[in-house]
Amino acid sequence: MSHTAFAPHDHSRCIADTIAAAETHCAAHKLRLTPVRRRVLEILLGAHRAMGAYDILAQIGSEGLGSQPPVIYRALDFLTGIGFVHRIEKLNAYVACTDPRPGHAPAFMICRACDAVAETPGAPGRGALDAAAAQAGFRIERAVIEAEGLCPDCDAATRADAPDLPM
Amino acid sequence: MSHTAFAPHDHSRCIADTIAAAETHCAAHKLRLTPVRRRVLEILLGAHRAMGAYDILAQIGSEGLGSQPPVIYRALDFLTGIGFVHRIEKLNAYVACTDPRPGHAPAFMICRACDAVAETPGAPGRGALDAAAAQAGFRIERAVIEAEGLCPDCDAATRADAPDLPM
DNA sequence: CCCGTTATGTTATATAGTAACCATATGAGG
DNA sequence: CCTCATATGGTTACTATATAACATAACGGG
Repeated sequence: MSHTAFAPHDHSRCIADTIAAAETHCAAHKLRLTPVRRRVLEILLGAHRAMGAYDILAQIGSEGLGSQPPVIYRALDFLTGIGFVHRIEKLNAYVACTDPRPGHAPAFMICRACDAVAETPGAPGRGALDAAAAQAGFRIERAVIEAEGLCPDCDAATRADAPDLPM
Repeated sequence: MSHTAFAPHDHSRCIADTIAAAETHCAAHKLRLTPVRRRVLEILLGAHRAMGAYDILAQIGSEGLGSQPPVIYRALDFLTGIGFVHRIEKLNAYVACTDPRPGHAPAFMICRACDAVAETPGAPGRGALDAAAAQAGFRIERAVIEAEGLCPDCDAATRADAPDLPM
Protein backbone atom coordinates (compact mmCIF):
# COMPACT_ATOMS: atom_id res chain seq x y z
CA MET A 1 0.00 0.00 0.00
CA SER A 2 1.80 3.02 -1.21
CA HIS A 3 0.69 5.57 1.36
CA THR A 4 1.70 3.52 4.37
CA ALA A 5 5.45 3.83 4.00
CA PHE A 6 5.51 6.31 6.90
CA ALA A 7 3.49 3.93 9.08
CA PRO A 8 4.64 0.72 10.79
CA HIS A 9 3.97 -2.45 8.86
CA ASP A 10 5.13 -6.04 8.45
CA HIS A 11 8.41 -5.44 6.73
CA SER A 12 9.57 -8.96 5.86
CA ARG A 13 6.12 -9.60 4.44
CA CYS A 14 6.20 -6.58 2.18
CA ILE A 15 9.63 -7.65 0.91
CA ALA A 16 8.54 -11.20 0.19
CA ASP A 17 5.34 -10.08 -1.50
CA THR A 18 7.10 -7.66 -3.80
CA ILE A 19 9.82 -10.14 -4.75
CA ALA A 20 7.10 -12.63 -5.57
CA ALA A 21 5.34 -10.02 -7.67
CA ALA A 22 8.58 -9.33 -9.51
CA GLU A 23 9.08 -13.04 -10.17
CA THR A 24 5.58 -13.27 -11.55
CA HIS A 25 6.01 -10.17 -13.67
CA CYS A 26 9.28 -11.39 -15.17
CA ALA A 27 7.91 -14.84 -15.89
CA ALA A 28 4.91 -13.33 -17.60
CA HIS A 29 7.05 -11.05 -19.79
CA LYS A 30 9.90 -13.47 -20.46
CA LEU A 31 12.34 -11.37 -18.51
CA ARG A 32 14.99 -12.66 -16.16
CA LEU A 33 15.18 -11.69 -12.52
CA THR A 34 18.86 -12.61 -12.26
CA PRO A 35 20.73 -12.81 -8.94
CA VAL A 36 22.08 -9.28 -9.21
CA ARG A 37 18.71 -7.82 -10.12
CA ARG A 38 16.90 -9.77 -7.44
CA ARG A 39 19.40 -8.84 -4.77
CA VAL A 40 19.28 -5.15 -5.66
CA LEU A 41 15.52 -5.20 -5.36
CA GLU A 42 15.74 -7.00 -2.02
CA ILE A 43 18.22 -4.47 -0.68
CA LEU A 44 16.04 -1.54 -1.70
CA LEU A 45 12.96 -3.19 -0.25
CA GLY A 46 14.81 -3.85 2.99
CA ALA A 47 16.11 -0.30 3.27
CA HIS A 48 12.67 1.14 2.67
CA ARG A 49 14.23 4.45 1.81
CA ALA A 50 16.11 5.94 -1.10
CA MET A 51 19.65 4.67 -1.58
CA GLY A 52 22.42 5.94 -3.80
CA ALA A 53 23.59 3.61 -6.54
CA TYR A 54 27.03 3.35 -4.98
CA ASP A 55 25.60 2.44 -1.58
CA ILE A 56 23.75 -0.48 -3.13
CA LEU A 57 26.82 -1.37 -5.15
CA ALA A 58 28.97 -1.53 -2.03
CA GLN A 59 26.52 -3.93 -0.49
CA ILE A 60 26.21 -6.33 -3.42
CA GLY A 61 29.97 -6.11 -3.90
CA SER A 62 30.54 -7.22 -0.32
CA GLU A 63 28.32 -10.21 -1.05
CA GLY A 64 30.35 -11.43 -3.99
CA LEU A 65 28.27 -9.96 -6.77
CA GLY A 66 29.60 -7.30 -9.14
CA SER A 67 31.44 -4.36 -7.65
CA GLN A 68 31.85 -2.02 -10.62
CA PRO A 69 29.45 0.84 -11.40
CA PRO A 70 27.97 -0.60 -14.61
CA VAL A 71 26.73 -3.61 -12.67
CA ILE A 72 24.52 -1.57 -10.41
CA TYR A 73 23.36 0.86 -13.08
CA ARG A 74 22.31 -1.98 -15.35
CA ALA A 75 20.36 -3.63 -12.57
CA LEU A 76 18.72 -0.33 -11.66
CA ASP A 77 17.85 0.34 -15.30
CA PHE A 78 16.17 -3.03 -15.50
CA LEU A 79 14.24 -2.59 -12.27
CA THR A 80 13.12 0.94 -13.05
CA GLY A 81 12.17 -0.23 -16.52
CA ILE A 82 9.75 -2.81 -15.13
CA GLY A 83 8.48 -0.34 -12.55
CA PHE A 84 9.67 -2.08 -9.37
CA VAL A 85 12.18 0.65 -8.58
CA HIS A 86 11.83 4.40 -8.98
CA ARG A 87 14.55 6.96 -9.38
CA ILE A 88 14.27 9.98 -7.08
CA GLU A 89 15.68 12.81 -9.19
CA LYS A 90 15.97 15.19 -6.30
CA LEU A 91 18.31 12.83 -4.48
CA ASN A 92 20.01 11.05 -7.39
CA ALA A 93 18.88 7.94 -5.59
CA TYR A 94 16.66 4.92 -5.99
CA VAL A 95 13.77 3.48 -4.02
CA ALA A 96 11.77 0.28 -4.25
CA CYS A 97 8.24 0.69 -5.50
CA THR A 98 5.69 -0.03 -2.83
CA ASP A 99 2.80 -0.53 -5.19
CA PRO A 100 4.03 -2.02 -8.45
CA ARG A 101 1.00 -1.76 -10.60
CA PRO A 102 1.68 -1.55 -14.31
CA GLY A 103 2.28 1.92 -15.63
CA HIS A 104 1.63 3.85 -12.48
CA ALA A 105 3.37 7.21 -12.17
CA PRO A 106 3.34 8.18 -8.53
CA ALA A 107 4.39 11.28 -6.67
CA PHE A 108 6.94 10.98 -3.89
CA MET A 109 7.20 12.50 -0.45
CA ILE A 110 10.80 12.73 0.72
CA CYS A 111 11.62 13.41 4.35
CA ARG A 112 14.66 15.66 4.54
CA ALA A 113 15.36 14.60 8.12
CA CYS A 114 15.24 10.81 7.97
CA ASP A 115 15.39 10.17 4.20
CA ALA A 116 12.23 8.09 4.23
CA VAL A 117 10.43 8.13 0.91
CA ALA A 118 6.76 7.37 0.47
CA GLU A 119 4.72 7.20 -2.69
CA THR A 120 1.41 8.96 -2.78
CA PRO A 121 -1.50 6.84 -3.88
CA GLY A 122 -2.55 7.61 -7.42
CA ALA A 123 -1.05 10.56 -9.24
CA PRO A 124 -2.15 13.66 -7.39
CA GLY A 125 -2.17 16.79 -9.48
CA ARG A 126 -1.57 14.95 -12.68
CA GLY A 127 -4.85 16.21 -14.08
CA ALA A 128 -3.96 19.83 -13.52
CA LEU A 129 -0.50 19.27 -14.95
CA ASP A 130 -1.91 17.62 -18.05
CA ALA A 131 -4.30 20.52 -18.47
CA ALA A 132 -1.48 23.07 -18.20
CA ALA A 133 0.56 21.12 -20.72
CA ALA A 134 -2.33 20.82 -23.13
CA GLN A 135 -2.77 24.57 -22.88
CA ALA A 136 0.85 25.03 -23.97
CA GLY A 137 0.65 22.37 -26.68
CA PHE A 138 3.14 20.22 -24.79
CA ARG A 139 2.90 16.42 -24.90
CA ILE A 140 3.82 14.91 -21.54
CA GLU A 141 5.54 11.53 -21.66
CA ARG A 142 6.75 11.30 -18.10
CA ALA A 143 6.26 13.47 -15.03
CA VAL A 144 8.53 13.82 -12.03
CA ILE A 145 6.62 14.88 -8.93
CA GLU A 146 8.67 14.96 -5.75
CA ALA A 147 7.76 16.77 -2.56
CA GLU A 148 10.47 17.43 -0.01
CA GLY A 149 9.63 18.13 3.60
CA LEU A 150 9.08 16.38 6.90
CA CYS A 151 7.41 13.04 7.47
CA PRO A 152 4.92 12.78 10.34
CA ASP A 153 7.48 11.51 12.86
CA CYS A 154 10.20 14.03 12.05
CA ASP A 155 7.66 16.84 11.91
CA ALA A 156 6.49 15.93 15.40
CA ALA A 157 10.07 15.73 16.65
CA THR A 158 10.83 19.17 15.22
CA ARG A 159 7.80 20.64 16.89
CA ALA A 160 8.77 19.15 20.21
CA ASP A 161 12.08 21.01 19.95
CA ALA A 162 10.60 24.31 18.81
CA PRO A 163 6.92 24.39 19.71
CA ASP A 164 6.19 27.77 18.16
CA LEU A 165 6.31 26.84 14.50
CA PRO A 166 3.44 27.68 12.17
CA MET A 167 1.04 24.95 11.31
CA MET B 1 4.75 35.44 -19.71
CA SER B 2 5.92 32.14 -18.34
CA HIS B 3 4.00 29.88 -20.64
CA THR B 4 5.29 31.52 -23.77
CA ALA B 5 8.77 29.99 -23.73
CA PHE B 6 7.70 27.64 -26.53
CA ALA B 7 6.37 30.54 -28.57
CA PRO B 8 8.34 33.16 -30.49
CA HIS B 9 8.97 36.36 -28.59
CA ASP B 10 11.28 39.35 -28.40
CA HIS B 11 14.30 37.69 -26.95
CA SER B 12 16.63 40.61 -26.30
CA ARG B 13 13.76 42.36 -24.63
CA CYS B 14 13.02 39.51 -22.27
CA ILE B 15 16.71 39.35 -21.33
CA ALA B 16 16.94 43.08 -20.66
CA ASP B 17 13.71 43.08 -18.67
CA THR B 18 14.77 40.23 -16.44
CA ILE B 19 18.22 41.66 -15.82
CA ALA B 20 16.57 44.92 -14.85
CA ALA B 21 14.23 43.06 -12.52
CA ALA B 22 17.21 41.34 -10.95
CA GLU B 23 18.98 44.67 -10.46
CA THR B 24 15.89 46.06 -8.78
CA HIS B 25 15.46 43.02 -6.61
CA CYS B 26 19.07 43.08 -5.45
CA ALA B 27 19.01 46.79 -4.74
CA ALA B 28 15.84 46.37 -2.70
CA HIS B 29 17.30 43.52 -0.65
CA LYS B 30 20.84 44.86 -0.28
CA LEU B 31 22.25 42.05 -2.37
CA ARG B 32 24.93 42.36 -4.99
CA LEU B 33 24.45 41.38 -8.59
CA THR B 34 28.17 41.01 -9.20
CA PRO B 35 29.72 40.57 -12.65
CA VAL B 36 29.84 36.78 -12.38
CA ARG B 37 26.27 36.52 -11.15
CA ARG B 38 24.98 38.94 -13.72
CA ARG B 39 26.78 37.24 -16.57
CA VAL B 40 25.52 33.80 -15.54
CA LEU B 41 21.97 35.10 -15.52
CA GLU B 42 22.49 36.71 -18.92
CA ILE B 43 23.86 33.49 -20.37
CA LEU B 44 20.93 31.47 -19.08
CA LEU B 45 18.46 34.04 -20.32
CA GLY B 46 20.10 34.04 -23.72
CA ALA B 47 20.13 30.26 -23.99
CA HIS B 48 16.47 30.04 -23.07
CA ARG B 49 16.93 26.40 -22.23
CA ALA B 50 18.46 24.38 -19.44
CA MET B 51 22.25 24.41 -19.31
CA GLY B 52 24.64 22.29 -17.28
CA ALA B 53 26.73 24.11 -14.71
CA TYR B 54 29.91 23.21 -16.56
CA ASP B 55 28.56 24.54 -19.86
CA ILE B 56 27.93 27.91 -18.26
CA LEU B 57 31.29 27.73 -16.54
CA ALA B 58 33.09 27.15 -19.84
CA GLN B 59 31.43 30.21 -21.25
CA ILE B 60 32.21 32.58 -18.39
CA GLY B 61 35.71 31.12 -18.22
CA SER B 62 36.28 31.96 -21.88
CA GLU B 63 35.27 35.53 -21.07
CA GLY B 64 37.86 35.99 -18.36
CA LEU B 65 35.65 35.32 -15.36
CA GLY B 66 36.22 32.37 -13.05
CA SER B 67 36.86 28.99 -14.60
CA GLN B 68 36.73 26.64 -11.61
CA PRO B 69 33.59 24.77 -10.50
CA PRO B 70 32.98 26.63 -7.23
CA VAL B 71 32.63 29.88 -9.14
CA ILE B 72 29.67 28.70 -11.12
CA TYR B 73 28.00 26.82 -8.30
CA ARG B 74 28.18 29.85 -6.05
CA ALA B 75 26.64 32.05 -8.69
CA LEU B 76 23.92 29.47 -9.35
CA ASP B 77 23.20 29.14 -5.63
CA PHE B 78 22.76 32.87 -5.39
CA LEU B 79 20.53 33.10 -8.44
CA THR B 80 18.36 30.15 -7.45
CA GLY B 81 18.17 31.58 -3.95
CA ILE B 82 16.65 34.80 -5.19
CA GLY B 83 14.41 32.90 -7.61
CA PHE B 84 15.80 34.11 -10.91
CA VAL B 85 17.19 30.71 -11.83
CA HIS B 86 15.64 27.29 -11.30
CA ARG B 87 17.38 23.97 -11.07
CA ILE B 88 15.94 21.21 -13.24
CA GLU B 89 16.47 18.08 -11.19
CA LYS B 90 15.73 15.74 -14.03
CA LEU B 91 18.56 17.20 -16.10
CA ASN B 92 20.98 18.28 -13.38
CA ALA B 93 20.81 21.60 -15.16
CA TYR B 94 19.73 25.18 -14.67
CA VAL B 95 17.34 27.51 -16.43
CA ALA B 96 16.54 31.19 -16.12
CA CYS B 97 13.22 31.99 -14.58
CA THR B 98 10.81 33.53 -17.05
CA ASP B 99 8.48 34.93 -14.45
CA PRO B 100 10.43 35.91 -11.35
CA ARG B 101 7.69 36.67 -8.91
CA PRO B 102 8.59 36.22 -5.29
CA GLY B 103 8.16 32.73 -3.94
CA HIS B 104 6.61 31.16 -6.96
CA ALA B 105 7.08 27.40 -7.33
CA PRO B 106 6.40 26.51 -10.92
CA ALA B 107 6.17 23.27 -12.79
CA PHE B 108 8.44 22.72 -15.80
CA MET B 109 7.89 21.24 -19.22
CA ILE B 110 11.09 19.84 -20.68
CA CYS B 111 11.32 18.96 -24.36
CA ARG B 112 13.42 15.82 -24.75
CA ALA B 113 14.11 16.61 -28.40
CA CYS B 114 15.28 20.23 -28.33
CA ASP B 115 15.93 20.74 -24.58
CA ALA B 116 13.67 23.74 -24.39
CA VAL B 117 12.25 24.28 -20.93
CA ALA B 118 9.08 26.23 -20.18
CA GLU B 119 7.49 27.03 -16.88
CA THR B 120 3.82 26.48 -16.46
CA PRO B 121 1.88 29.43 -15.14
CA GLY B 122 0.96 29.05 -11.50
CA ALA B 123 1.53 25.72 -9.77
CA PRO B 124 -0.69 23.19 -11.47
CA GLY B 125 -1.55 20.22 -9.33
CA ARG B 126 -0.12 21.72 -6.22
CA GLY B 127 -3.50 21.62 -4.53
CA ALA B 128 -3.91 17.89 -5.12
CA LEU B 129 -0.35 17.24 -4.00
CA ASP B 130 -0.89 19.20 -0.81
CA ALA B 131 -4.05 17.25 -0.17
CA ALA B 132 -2.29 13.90 -0.64
CA ALA B 133 0.50 15.01 1.67
CA ALA B 134 -1.92 16.21 4.33
CA GLN B 135 -3.61 12.83 4.17
CA ALA B 136 -0.27 11.16 4.92
CA GLY B 137 0.66 13.68 7.61
CA PHE B 138 3.55 14.91 5.51
CA ARG B 139 4.60 18.57 5.61
CA ILE B 140 5.71 19.77 2.17
CA GLU B 141 8.46 22.38 2.12
CA ARG B 142 9.38 22.25 -1.55
CA ALA B 143 7.94 20.44 -4.55
CA VAL B 144 9.67 19.41 -7.75
CA ILE B 145 7.26 19.10 -10.65
CA GLU B 146 8.89 18.39 -14.00
CA ALA B 147 7.15 17.01 -17.07
CA GLU B 148 9.27 15.52 -19.82
CA GLY B 149 7.93 15.17 -23.32
CA LEU B 150 7.73 17.01 -26.60
CA CYS B 151 7.23 20.71 -27.12
CA PRO B 152 4.73 21.80 -29.77
CA ASP B 153 7.34 22.16 -32.52
CA CYS B 154 9.11 18.86 -31.90
CA ASP B 155 5.82 17.07 -31.48
CA ALA B 156 4.71 18.35 -34.87
CA ALA B 157 8.03 17.33 -36.41
CA THR B 158 7.72 13.83 -34.96
CA ARG B 159 4.23 13.47 -36.32
CA ALA B 160 5.34 14.58 -39.75
CA ASP B 161 7.85 11.71 -39.76
CA ALA B 162 5.45 9.08 -38.39
CA PRO B 163 1.90 10.25 -38.96
CA ASP B 164 0.21 7.29 -37.27
CA LEU B 165 0.96 8.10 -33.65
CA PRO B 166 -1.79 8.22 -31.04
CA MET B 167 -3.09 11.60 -30.05
C1' DC C 1 24.89 -29.18 -29.44
C1' DC C 2 25.30 -24.71 -31.75
C1' DC C 3 24.41 -20.21 -32.18
C1' DG C 4 22.37 -15.82 -31.44
C1' DT C 5 20.86 -13.06 -27.73
C1' DT C 6 21.08 -11.37 -23.24
C1' DA C 7 23.55 -10.52 -19.11
C1' DT C 8 27.75 -9.74 -16.54
C1' DG C 9 32.67 -8.37 -15.74
C1' DT C 10 36.22 -4.93 -16.32
C1' DT C 11 38.82 -0.80 -17.53
C1' DA C 12 38.71 3.69 -18.30
C1' DT C 13 36.58 8.00 -18.45
C1' DA C 14 32.95 11.52 -18.41
C1' DT C 15 29.97 14.57 -15.77
C1' DA C 16 28.28 16.85 -11.51
C1' DG C 17 29.16 18.89 -7.10
C1' DT C 18 31.73 20.19 -2.62
C1' DA C 19 35.37 21.13 1.10
C1' DA C 20 38.81 23.96 2.56
C1' DC C 21 41.63 27.67 2.33
C1' DC C 22 43.36 32.09 0.89
C1' DA C 23 42.93 36.58 -1.57
C1' DT C 24 40.29 40.47 -2.76
C1' DA C 25 36.67 43.78 -2.71
C1' DT C 26 33.02 46.22 -0.50
C1' DG C 27 30.61 49.04 2.77
C1' DA C 28 30.04 50.75 7.69
C1' DG C 29 31.91 53.31 11.30
C1' DG C 30 35.43 55.94 13.46
C1' DC D 1 40.71 58.56 4.73
C1' DC D 2 41.61 54.27 7.43
C1' DT D 3 40.36 50.01 9.20
C1' DC D 4 37.76 46.34 10.22
C1' DA D 5 34.08 42.91 9.43
C1' DT D 6 31.91 40.57 5.94
C1' DA D 7 30.81 39.08 1.36
C1' DT D 8 32.63 37.50 -2.76
C1' DG D 9 35.82 35.33 -5.83
C1' DG D 10 40.00 32.30 -7.00
C1' DT D 11 42.35 27.97 -6.56
C1' DT D 12 43.47 23.22 -5.37
C1' DA D 13 42.01 19.06 -4.41
C1' DC D 14 38.59 15.90 -3.87
C1' DT D 15 33.98 13.23 -3.69
C1' DA D 16 29.90 11.56 -5.95
C1' DT D 17 27.27 10.06 -9.90
C1' DA D 18 27.08 7.95 -14.37
C1' DT D 19 28.48 6.00 -18.98
C1' DA D 20 31.35 4.23 -23.07
C1' DA D 21 33.49 0.48 -24.88
C1' DC D 22 34.80 -3.99 -25.13
C1' DA D 23 35.53 -8.84 -23.43
C1' DT D 24 33.46 -12.96 -21.29
C1' DA D 25 29.85 -15.92 -19.76
C1' DA D 26 25.11 -17.78 -19.42
C1' DC D 27 20.77 -18.84 -21.32
C1' DG D 28 17.41 -20.71 -24.48
C1' DG D 29 15.51 -21.79 -29.03
C1' DG D 30 16.53 -24.29 -33.18
